[in-house]
Amino acid sequence: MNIGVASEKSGLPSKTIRYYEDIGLLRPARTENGYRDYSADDIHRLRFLQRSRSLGFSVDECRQLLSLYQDKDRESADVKAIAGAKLQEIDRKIAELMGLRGLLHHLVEHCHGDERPDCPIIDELAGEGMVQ
Amino acid sequence: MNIGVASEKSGLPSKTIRYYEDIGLLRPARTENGYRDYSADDIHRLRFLQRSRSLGFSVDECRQLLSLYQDKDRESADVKAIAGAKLQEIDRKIAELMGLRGLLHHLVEHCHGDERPDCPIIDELAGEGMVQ
DNA sequence: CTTGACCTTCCAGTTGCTGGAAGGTCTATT
DNA sequence: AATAGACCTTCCAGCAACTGGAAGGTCAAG
Repeated sequence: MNIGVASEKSGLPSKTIRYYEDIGLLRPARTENGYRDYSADDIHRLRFLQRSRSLGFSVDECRQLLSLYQDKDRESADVKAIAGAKLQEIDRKIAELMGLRGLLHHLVEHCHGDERPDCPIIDELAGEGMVQ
Repeated sequence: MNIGVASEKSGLPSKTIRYYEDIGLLRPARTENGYRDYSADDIHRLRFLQRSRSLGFSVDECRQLLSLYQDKDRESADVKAIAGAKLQEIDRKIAELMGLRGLLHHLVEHCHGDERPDCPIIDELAGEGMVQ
């Protein structure tokens, strides 16, 4: 499968896919003419990368997540530890997104401008509510 | 409030806070000695930025979100349209995080290595389930 | 009045892409 | 068979969003 198709299927620009190869995130086969040739498994990795990057994980974190996804020996303690940490991080991100969602929703639905500075919901969501 | 305290309260490095000022995301007061002086409202903005950046929004998107948060005239149609689009985006991100969470959880809890290639849940989550 | 922890600006480097040039390959049509 | 257009290749430069470090000013404590 050529890079154009891989791009379409993964939602990542071809440029980005080549870049991910440069930094060692995947290693597609090559056809005789030198074109990259992506397998179904490569597409899975690319989709995985697309998702985790768009959710605010760094490339290095994605590398970790990807290795979890691909690791054949998922029983080892350190792999489980990494996965556990990532799960916590994901839960935190979900909670923060819900907070952000609530804030935005409230702004649109219930606040009409000038009352903002004193709105208790905004204070809670944008303010000290989640300080460590 | 000095930048160090602002950094602690917002969860952003001082460097990043100065950078956000450079690109016009906030404009803290200055004390006589030239030090930046952050108000409680500045801290709110910084926390808001910290959250939305960590959730995968670009700085420009954060600028939009911030302007929604600060807009005194939230009744206007275009502001509502932007907010609506952002809400959809947030919902999509939440759904993707849940998917990622399920995938990771499943990997840790139920898969023990070699069965991976055929695991139906992984196929669903990492695979075609969410194409476009 | 000096030490250490702050703060300032400025400039250079890193990460993660992104665009463009220069050129090869493939498929279809003339 | 040739030529057009849409692919693909590598390489190099630039942008976005920080991040680190130098050089120097400020401030509170001992």
